[in-house]
Amino acid sequence: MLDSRFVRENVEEVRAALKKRGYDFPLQEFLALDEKRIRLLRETEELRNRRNVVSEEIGRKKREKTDAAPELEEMKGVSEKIKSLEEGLRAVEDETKGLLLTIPNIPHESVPSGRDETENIEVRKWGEPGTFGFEPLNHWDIGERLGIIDFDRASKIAGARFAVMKGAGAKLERSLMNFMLENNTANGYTEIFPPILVNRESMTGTGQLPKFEAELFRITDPEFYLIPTAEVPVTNIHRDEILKETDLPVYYTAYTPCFRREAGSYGKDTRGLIRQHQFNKVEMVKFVRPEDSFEELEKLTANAEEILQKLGLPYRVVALCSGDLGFSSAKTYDLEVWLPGQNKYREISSCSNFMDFQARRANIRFKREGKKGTEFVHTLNGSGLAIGRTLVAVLENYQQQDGSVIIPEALRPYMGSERIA
RNA sequence: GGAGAGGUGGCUGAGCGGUUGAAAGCGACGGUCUUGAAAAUCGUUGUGGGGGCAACCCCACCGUGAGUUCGAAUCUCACCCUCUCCGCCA
Repeated sequence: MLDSRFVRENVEEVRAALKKRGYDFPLQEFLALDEKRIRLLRETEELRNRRNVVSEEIGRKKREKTDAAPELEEMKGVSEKIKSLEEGLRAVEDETKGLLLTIPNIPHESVPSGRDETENIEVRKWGEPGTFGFEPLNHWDIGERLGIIDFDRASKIAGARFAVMKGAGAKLERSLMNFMLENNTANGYTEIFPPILVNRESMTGTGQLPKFEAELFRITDPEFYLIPTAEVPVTNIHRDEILKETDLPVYYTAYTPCFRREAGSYGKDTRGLIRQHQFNKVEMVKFVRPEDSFEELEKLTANAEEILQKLGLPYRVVALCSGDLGFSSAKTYDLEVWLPGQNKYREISSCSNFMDFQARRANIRFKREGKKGTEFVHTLNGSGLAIGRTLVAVLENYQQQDGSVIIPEALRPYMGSERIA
């Protein structure tokens, strides 16, 4: 959420910045609401002040046994008047907040301008796509051939966009999860295992709601949302809290299943593990001081890259352009891993700095040593990494001509074997 | 699911419907004392919003929302959450 005062005082800059995203800021609507809000607020406060003053006067007269009839007469109906003013005020405030909640974050100045993903900028590349003496297979062919991924049974059990992992496939999934968590905790992240059903407030705090309801699984009675990423519960750990400056930075890492409707992606990645309704992911989340957040984004991205490097998977880092930026993000790097089966780089991690956008929504603040008042923290998060897609990358990059798959060095202690055959 | 208890400031914990934004204690910060520290002692110590060049003034907030009242932390109702016991259960 943007700061309404900041928006009010910098309308043109805000509009220009959001235009870079292709977002048309409803300037007139906002300013009209804001003006109305201030007017109602002053009127309400004035009347409340009158009520307080006179009520106190009545109290004193009653104690002194003097006649308070004139004051009581004056106060007749004042409460009603205040009530209706308050109602109007709240309606305007709700409307303003509702509007602000649907406005995306302002892209950071370092974000390249662009319309869509075709205008993202490659920042760096690591590793060389391997050469095969044969036509490399898709991971679903590898997986089915090895009997470690079963899509047919999954569709019987649940439906499309689900998978059953079996034997070495299931173990590989678990090995990746453990490997990633241990790598992240070694980098100073505290391990978290959060709820994966959350309430509306949490979804609003990180920005999924109110705008992206259609992308979420929801259960009713009682109402809960299934998390689309661990970012949601983990960031909301500190919702409505004031942290001490000395607590910062806070680093968390969490493994969770993630659930996404994938509405509107019919026909995209229909085969294989790339796009599932349920997938596993290890996430990293940071709470930092505002002046540190961009340096922290670089470190966060490096932490995610480290995992790919240790697995020996070729990848590239892409800076998302303004038009491709997620709703809540001020700046995002995507990590794209090389997939020989598809002969292209595919997203495997997304590392973002949200600055104070989520912190304002979720009311996560901190207090500086010896300074009055509070400030919003900056929040960041990044996948470290999407486990299913990493498994895909391992299968495709380490496949052998004989159909077997070599286990990367770093995973062998977890797998207890060198090869899936 | 059944029965009961409770939700007040960073924490503990008071609070006859009328200077209670809220006693007291702890903690924290500052001063005095001390070679230094401790102890002692004095003082300060919530958040958000509106106004003012400023000193400062005003409004709101005692789980949430309604209600009663000139006036609610205090009374009424609903809801939420936490805890205890019973039942059920991975």
